[in-house]
Amino acid sequence: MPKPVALQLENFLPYRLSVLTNLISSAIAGAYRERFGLSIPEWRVLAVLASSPDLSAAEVVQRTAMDKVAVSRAVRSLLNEGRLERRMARADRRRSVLRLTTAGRQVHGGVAPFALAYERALLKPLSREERAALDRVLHILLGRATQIGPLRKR
Amino acid sequence: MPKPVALQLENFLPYRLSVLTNLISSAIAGAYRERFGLSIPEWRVLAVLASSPDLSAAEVVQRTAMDKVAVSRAVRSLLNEGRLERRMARADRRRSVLRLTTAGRQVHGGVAPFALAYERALLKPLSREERAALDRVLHILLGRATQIGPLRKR
DNA sequence: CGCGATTAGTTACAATTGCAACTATTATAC
DNA sequence: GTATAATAGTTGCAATTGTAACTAATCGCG
Repeated sequence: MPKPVALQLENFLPYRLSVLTNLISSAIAGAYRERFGLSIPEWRVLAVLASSPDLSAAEVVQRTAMDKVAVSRAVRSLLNEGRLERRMARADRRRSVLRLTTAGRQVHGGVAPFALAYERALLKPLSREERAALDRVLHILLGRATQIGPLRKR
Repeated sequence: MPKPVALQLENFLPYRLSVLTNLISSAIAGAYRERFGLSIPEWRVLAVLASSPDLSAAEVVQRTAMDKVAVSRAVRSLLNEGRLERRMARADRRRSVLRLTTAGRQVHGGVAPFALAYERALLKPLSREERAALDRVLHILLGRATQIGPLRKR
């Protein structure tokens, strides 16, 4: 007897992940925007550059898994707002060298505690073991999803 | 000595979830669109109505956590494509009663195996225990994120 | 060298989305 | 019973986003 294809949306992992992520992202995005006028892409660029200064836009793309257009736009507005400065690499004049300004570091310093507080609040009901499991599983799934890639034909 | 606010994007849960979800969603969305011309909202509406016929659009919204505009648009295109039929409730003529057509059930029957296969492929490297942990943790986080809601002021 | 291929980054445009305002209908309060 | 509020669903418009094409610079191999 062939197993009926029981697809229950509520149990379907991609769906559950999507709902959860949307909830979290919009909660956080609201806070960033309201308090600092930051979009999520801007916040991400700010965050990588805070811990790794002097990256090029392409390196930011690598580290954040963002689209390069998204990075380009985020960089432009951060520049406009004086939160970022850009120089061009001497050796390769295509390559930019991005660095937070003092204002940029201040914004990062202001946002980071909120980000971490949100994360802490989220993780609060989880035991130490559950957190470890989550960490491990996310790591595996990320690798796996990258590997599988766009669902192959047939 | 005050702990420095170490915010590493790579370890930040909301960020990791977002990257993972985007990877998964675009892989799946590509397959749905390519094979059946379905967008993700359309697929979701199809999926709930497959297991729970005769819902109103508002009930679909509740069950899927989708935006009501998204549902409205998905319903419209599914109607246009003849995959869905809509009647109005006798008692309350605002309320629609949605049901898959035969064509709709066929599409669902065609997509579901792919969806489940993707999920299986994704979960493959996880042990039974890890899957159980993931399930439990997602459930907790979902409740928690709902509860926390939009990051409250101050 | 020199010319095609690559890489960095931007721009233009189309598709998606999200919010707010709107219509239609039903429920509630007086 | 009428007016006010609430609910279902749609539509219009503006903002976001994604794709592809483009410019500029460097690389690589003859």
